[in-house]
Amino acid sequence: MRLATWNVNSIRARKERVLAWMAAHRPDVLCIQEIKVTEEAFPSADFAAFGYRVVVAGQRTYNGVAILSRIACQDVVRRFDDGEDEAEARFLAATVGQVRIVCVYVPNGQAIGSEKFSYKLAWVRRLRRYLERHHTPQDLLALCGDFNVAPEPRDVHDPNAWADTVLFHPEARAVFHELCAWGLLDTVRLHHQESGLYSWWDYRQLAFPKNHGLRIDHILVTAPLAARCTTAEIDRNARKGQGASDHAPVIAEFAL
DNA sequence: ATGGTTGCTTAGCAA
Repeated sequence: MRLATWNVNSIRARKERVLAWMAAHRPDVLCIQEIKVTEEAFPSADFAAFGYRVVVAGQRTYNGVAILSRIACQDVVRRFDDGEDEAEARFLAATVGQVRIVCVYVPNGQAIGSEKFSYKLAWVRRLRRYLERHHTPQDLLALCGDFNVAPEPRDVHDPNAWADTVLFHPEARAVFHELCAWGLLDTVRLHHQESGLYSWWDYRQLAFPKNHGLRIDHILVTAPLAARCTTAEIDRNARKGQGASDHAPVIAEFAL
């Protein structure tokens, strides 16, 4: 099984690029984030014509996530159902074959000390509690998406400069590591140990050509799935050229 | 210290 995740930064702006990328890489499952459309406005027919089913947790203007899969998804869930606010479409879970796929767009947090940063930290804690309620670390489960957190210094081009920002603040890293401590492994780090592997580069200041990036998009898997993970890569080629998303896709393969 | 870019929506917000 080939599984990918990609923050596409608007599916309407990126549709042709996403379709071309899928044609080249043929993922069995592609989780996408920041689709910025409602379910009704998602261009599902274009992906159906391409051989993919689409399930959407949509929202107008902001946020929104979807799972595209070659075989039909089952048991689709769009909410934490934990009694807290669910106004923002950031969570989608579905079963594809033997694997439970969870697609997330973690809040960015905007600025340290802001309400949005508190919301981000709380949201990641809610995600961990969702996993605790519905799954065990023995499940075949993949948690994919834009986590808006670079886990370690080697995941940031200039860790000192980014330490006071929402993407690499100690508190953001701490909730991310608490999430992983439930029983998740970082697929890219199963296969690659070097620094300089990034999945996001700011549109500004020539960040991409200078490789001033951060690794904030992840495919996290439970131990039984990690044992079957044969490769995991970031496709930085997808970030190149005019009309690219500011994120690159992450792709992992599993012997399933 | 500020601004730099992109997308959505239509001047300003979010990232």
